[in-house]
Amino acid sequence: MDLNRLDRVTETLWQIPPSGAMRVPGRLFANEELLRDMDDKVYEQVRHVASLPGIVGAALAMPDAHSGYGFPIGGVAAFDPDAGGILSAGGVGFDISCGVRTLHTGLKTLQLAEIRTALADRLGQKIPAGLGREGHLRLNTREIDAMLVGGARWAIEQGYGEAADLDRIEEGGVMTGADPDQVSTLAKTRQRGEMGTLGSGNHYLEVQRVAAIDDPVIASLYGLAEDDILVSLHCGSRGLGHQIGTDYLKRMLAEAPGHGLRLPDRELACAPLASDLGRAYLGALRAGINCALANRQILTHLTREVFAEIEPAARLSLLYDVSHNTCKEEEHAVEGRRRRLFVHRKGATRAYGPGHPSLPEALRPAGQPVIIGGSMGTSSYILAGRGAEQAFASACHGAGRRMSRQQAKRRWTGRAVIEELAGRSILIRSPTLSGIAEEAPGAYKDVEAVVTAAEVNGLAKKVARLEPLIVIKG
DNA sequence: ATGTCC
Repeated sequence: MDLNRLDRVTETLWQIPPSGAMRVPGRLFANEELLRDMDDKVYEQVRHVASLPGIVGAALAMPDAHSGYGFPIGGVAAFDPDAGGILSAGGVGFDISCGVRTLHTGLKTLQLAEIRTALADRLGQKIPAGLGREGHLRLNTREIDAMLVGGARWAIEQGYGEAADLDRIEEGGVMTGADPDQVSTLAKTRQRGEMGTLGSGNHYLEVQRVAAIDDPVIASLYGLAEDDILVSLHCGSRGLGHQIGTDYLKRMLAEAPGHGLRLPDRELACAPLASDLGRAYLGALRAGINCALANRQILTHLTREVFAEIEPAARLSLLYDVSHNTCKEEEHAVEGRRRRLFVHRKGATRAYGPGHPSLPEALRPAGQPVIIGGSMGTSSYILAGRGAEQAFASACHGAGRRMSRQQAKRRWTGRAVIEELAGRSILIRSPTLSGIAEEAPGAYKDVEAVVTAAEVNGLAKKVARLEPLIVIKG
């Protein structure tokens, strides 16, 4: 990105002053090196988002931002329903409510040594992964609708997990306001066999060790200590979320002229919050959120079964489950006034600060766990949210791509990546090799630089750094 | 991200 077009506010905060159709400024949270390396398209996309009706404050890009469909991935934008604000399918992303759940195992690094290969093999067998891969259960129409309303609570009622899990899931495991009637039959049909599956792309299940503690006080509140073994699951709403995105993008594009919307880019198709289409998408989006929550819950159950088989001493309990592809109705202070806003976070994580009433009691003094998945073979981070209003209580979500999937495939082979990781004692289990090349660590930004930029800007605080030991990939 | 184009 050409830095000459930006105003430098601080070392790690840059501004795009409003011009043309922009209603608010654009703000990028990143250091100079991350910004120089960032796709020029991010600049254009932030400007486009800043021109949408009802946007409040600024259009934001997190330090891991890269170009996406319409909105950048790593983008945050808040809209006021009472000021003509909109909902955008491209502002949420196709993988509705994609997110990460991290579990404690109760095990330490030394206990893992002799079971590591068996654990990798068994997880690889039991966790369905890969494009179009179906899972262990098949739902009928009525069960799909119950799942879309009940989220993780539905999954627990079906026997996948424990009631205590709900406390550690965003929204208590159930997103209210879901409307299965606004989800197409095709979307539901695609999902019938895909519950409890990982999917492909950057989705994964990792067994990790806590390699370093950055904040001992918060780590202790989170129940984290050095050499603890954790499991992290990164996945979303599979075919259902993708189909909802496709369906509503088409409708939003068709109906935009009727709503008087002039779009700077057709990929920014959207609908006013105060419209039938806006309300329909909101109901479908919330159903998609429940699908992702139920999916991660079922995968948690499968993971528990594998650990129980191989190491009966293990006890898998949730640290937290948080999405990074979503739009949520939240209250935020804007220039000293509380306003009800719809915050789009696409490749960005909610990062509520200490004391936020929606956090479980045990975590409330520390702030919300913000789970940052690194690329395959590099570190992940647990951060603590700071509730920074300049970012509508948001932070980054991962390392963020620095290279397209096509570029990555030209540069690496899956086999070479697996061998390189094996050299560092990281075990990979995946049904495909081509997917591995696309996810080569070199195709991603430096996750350490990303989380540092988030921390310096006061969005979230580093708590623990995690290193992968076993990776199950789609 | 995605039965990578109904």
